[in-house]
Amino acid sequence: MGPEAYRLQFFLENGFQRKECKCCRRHFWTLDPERELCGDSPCVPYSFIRDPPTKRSYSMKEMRETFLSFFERRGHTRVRRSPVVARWRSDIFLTIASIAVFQPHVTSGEVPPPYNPLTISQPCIRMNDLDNVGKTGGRHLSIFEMMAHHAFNSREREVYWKEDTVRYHHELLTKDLGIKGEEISYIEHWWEGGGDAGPDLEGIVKGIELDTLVFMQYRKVGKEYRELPLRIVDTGYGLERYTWLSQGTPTAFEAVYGRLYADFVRLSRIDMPEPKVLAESTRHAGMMNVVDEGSLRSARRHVADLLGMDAESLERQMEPLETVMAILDHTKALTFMLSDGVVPSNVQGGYLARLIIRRVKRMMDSIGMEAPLSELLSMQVAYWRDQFPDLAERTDYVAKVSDLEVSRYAKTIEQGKSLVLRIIKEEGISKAGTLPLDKLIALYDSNGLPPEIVKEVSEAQGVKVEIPDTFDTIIGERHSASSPSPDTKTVQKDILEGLPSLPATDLVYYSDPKAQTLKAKILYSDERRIVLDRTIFYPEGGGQLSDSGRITGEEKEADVVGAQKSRNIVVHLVKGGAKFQAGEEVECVVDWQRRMSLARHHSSTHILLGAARRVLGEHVWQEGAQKGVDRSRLDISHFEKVTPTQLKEMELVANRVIQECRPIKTYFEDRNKAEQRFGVRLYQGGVVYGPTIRVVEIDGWDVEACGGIHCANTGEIGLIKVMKSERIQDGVERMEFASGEPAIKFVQSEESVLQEVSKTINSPVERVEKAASRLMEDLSDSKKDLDRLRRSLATEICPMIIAAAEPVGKFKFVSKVFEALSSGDLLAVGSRAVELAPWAVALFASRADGSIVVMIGADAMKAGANSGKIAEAVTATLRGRGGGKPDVGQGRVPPAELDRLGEAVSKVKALLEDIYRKKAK
RNA sequence: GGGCCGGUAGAUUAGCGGCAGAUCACCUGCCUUGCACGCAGGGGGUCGUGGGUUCAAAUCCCACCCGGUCCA
Repeated sequence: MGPEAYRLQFFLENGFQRKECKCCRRHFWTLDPERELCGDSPCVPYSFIRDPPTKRSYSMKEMRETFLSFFERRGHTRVRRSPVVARWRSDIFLTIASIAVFQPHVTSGEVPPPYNPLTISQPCIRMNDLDNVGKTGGRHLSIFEMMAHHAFNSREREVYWKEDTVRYHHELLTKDLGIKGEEISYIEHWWEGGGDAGPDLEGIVKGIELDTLVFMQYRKVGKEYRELPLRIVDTGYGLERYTWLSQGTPTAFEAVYGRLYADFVRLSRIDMPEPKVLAESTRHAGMMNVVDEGSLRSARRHVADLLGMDAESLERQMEPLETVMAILDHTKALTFMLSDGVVPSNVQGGYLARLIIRRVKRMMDSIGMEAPLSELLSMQVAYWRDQFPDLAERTDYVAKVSDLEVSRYAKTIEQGKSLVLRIIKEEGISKAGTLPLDKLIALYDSNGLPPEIVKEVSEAQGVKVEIPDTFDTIIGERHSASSPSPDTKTVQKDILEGLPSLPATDLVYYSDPKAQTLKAKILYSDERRIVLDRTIFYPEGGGQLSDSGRITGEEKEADVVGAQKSRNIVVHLVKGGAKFQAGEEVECVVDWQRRMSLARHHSSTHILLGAARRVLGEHVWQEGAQKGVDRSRLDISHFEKVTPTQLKEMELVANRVIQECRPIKTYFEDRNKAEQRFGVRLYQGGVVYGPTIRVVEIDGWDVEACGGIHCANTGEIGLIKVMKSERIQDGVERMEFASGEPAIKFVQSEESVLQEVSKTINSPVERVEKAASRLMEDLSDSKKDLDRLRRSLATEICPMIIAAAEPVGKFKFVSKVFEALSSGDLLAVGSRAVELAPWAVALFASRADGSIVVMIGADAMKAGANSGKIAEAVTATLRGRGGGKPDVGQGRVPPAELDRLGEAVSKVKALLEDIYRKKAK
């Protein structure tokens, strides 16, 4: 893209000049004719420390309010923040930017934005720079607030674009914040992210990049840029950086965390670095652009030189404080994540929470910070609660879950440590030996044991461990190499493709939910799709399957197998139907039994979710749901395995709600009003767009924003039966249930299973449980009896058998065919026999099943006899198969062949004699 | 979503085609007036579940269930 993309009237009219930075060669716009450098670090150092350019100092709260009200005064509607956990996205787990709140549905144009233009201050979490947090004085944070104003421009409506965006920005900084225009640089930049792209300007003041003004305009397809249907003003103003700038504190942490910073330092009991050391270090920390081992080391060396000290003692002074800052940051991120209802888990978003918890715990250990993690989190809540009141609502949950996670981590580490000891013993690694790298990797990858801990444990045993610098890379490669991650994301074709422009469908299933038939007019029809002017067919959505039924015209008719909605138009998918004429009057009939069953299941889902919240706690969120005709499932978040007792309780409570016949109200409501009354709890099924939302309210029990079809009264459901529950992930429980008739059918089938069992074990249903456990006990007793009998049998008959032994060289050869023993019996007899006679070579067979067992005594084995070989020979002779080890051989032959055992016996004797002959040589 | 590891006595686990073992805990007895004491004996196992391969499966293969863990 050429420079014209950035040549704004605003710049030209206000005396800005376009320059090229002498240091980084980037182009930028400035009011200062003398300026030669872009003004960003590292081209220039931070110059706002102790010298803030704003007219006064702002707290986080004041800065946020200044920003939001500035844009409100300019026609933007203030939108409340979304959770930091992006439940509505399938491609990311965390809200990484303000625009993420509106992706993908709004940005793709599929759904209109709630307000246009709008302004928001959105807490965001990014995990990609975790290692840098604390080391760059606050430029890197895992959690930060992105203040933004967004405008969505379409062909139909132009809101505003580059000119107004930059003008607003400049006005905010100069008029409201009092920054001199000459201090502000606008660097030209090209932005690309998530497949979208466009030009952007970076706002820079006194060495720090404060914000990015992106003009999202293209979609990158291969190497080509295509125009997006919407041109989006996507701005991002860093609240923490603005606040820091206005306070001019040494690091952002003082500005952002205020007294909490001091509290954390006190709790950690670390020694603060000398003031001079601290000042120099933070000044240079800001200059570091990318932090890796090398640049950190060289920055440290540089500062150490300036102070006339060595790098190591500088490191010793600075590192504890940097760790405290990282802990401050990470615990804030955790507080937000957990309050938003994340359940720490081994997959997906929950894993990120677990990752941070373990990281924080390790950092706390490294500086000897002994306070429980949950205490740090409640300090964070106390500090932020006046700005984020919802944080305070979940304090119990946050404390409980973080304690639980910490103890889980401790357990993992404990188990890992003993595993290390076992490996050292097993591998026979002697003192001064080295633990192999593959073991180190396996311990981390499979057992979650950090290499530092392996090292600690091993070296206590005198075994060396070398941790390669590239350890993380090795782990990364192991994972990327093993799976090229097949892109299973099926690009769903738009159901409207190839259709002419049509008016929005009148949704009669909402206005008259009891309508089973409807007269409507055909607007469009082809072999598989029909669009009507109005419809009673509910389209698939919100986890509810679509209706089916039939559309009948004067002469033709078509089976409706499904319906889908896109951009306010319902498309009916039909089968076996001819094309209708546009304008033709048709009659619609909905399969009412199916519809009612779907409605029952959908309402049941809401009831069950309400029950889960009451039984398990307020942290329970819907993680997913699928409503079917015969059965449905509901996934809920919970930090422990749901017990059968809890499940029964939920079922009971849910059915009580049914018996109470509570009314289920559905209505459209202004989004803000609804949120005020019911809170974000509304969005269990994901984010719903638009200024008006449809509310489904089960009187006094559950309220959700939901587009589905529901019963009018809980009594219509009849019965909810939970059929099964499983933990589909750590932290997510899936409940499968049925409502109405399918529920009865399920109970009936369970009942008949029970009846069958009762018949089989010959015990009345009431006593089946006792009878079954009695049966198991009897079985166990019988086994013991059998074993005793075997041993006694063996003891009784063995002396006789031995007595009948036939000497072959030094060996005492015995063979015997039993009538009705099992191979297990033969083994018992055999083992007793060889105990008695160390020179015995015993060959036993059973006529019952043709089992052959060969066993030999200890001396016989020393002499070179081999049971396995003998068993092979015997079974081969008798047309069976077998083999074994030197001490025991087994096999099986057709029982009739045992009549020829004599042949086998002579072969065995020959074998034994052979051994002697060889030995003699 | 993908990868890896594991499931054997109450606990920790060995065995990895051929008689299911060890340690701790438990019970009984002896020794010893009790602070991980010693000795002798004993009880305790659907080897996660279900299929398959095999003369033979705790062991190999497949599916499922349960737990742990890493990556996105």
